Amino acid sequence: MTLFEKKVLRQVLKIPLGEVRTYAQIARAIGHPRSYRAVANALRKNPYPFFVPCHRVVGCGKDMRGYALGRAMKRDLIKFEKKVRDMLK
DNA sequence: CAATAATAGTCCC
DNA sequence: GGGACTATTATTG
Repeated sequence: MTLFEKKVLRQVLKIPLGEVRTYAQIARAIGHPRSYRAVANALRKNPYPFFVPCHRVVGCGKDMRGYALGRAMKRDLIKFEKKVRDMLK
């Protein structure tokens, strides 16, 4: 677990419920504007996919590129969180 | 729209 | 250390 990965995980944890962020945004937020690939690499080897909500991280244009537990699962999770957010609104 | 180059970090040898 | 890998992105035809 490198410092870079830690920064990525922390940043991902700060994403509000139902919100999504792009890999580029994450990379920029941790001070590595051109490391979106490394971000993806870190999330890929994510030890705890449910506690570090990598399903809130999407590609550009809010497209889902990949997910350790399957894109279908990711899509459902995002949908679910959006629903929860609307419910709490 | 499809193919490709660029780029930054980590992993495996 | 060098080369390959990646859940990307931007560019070119």
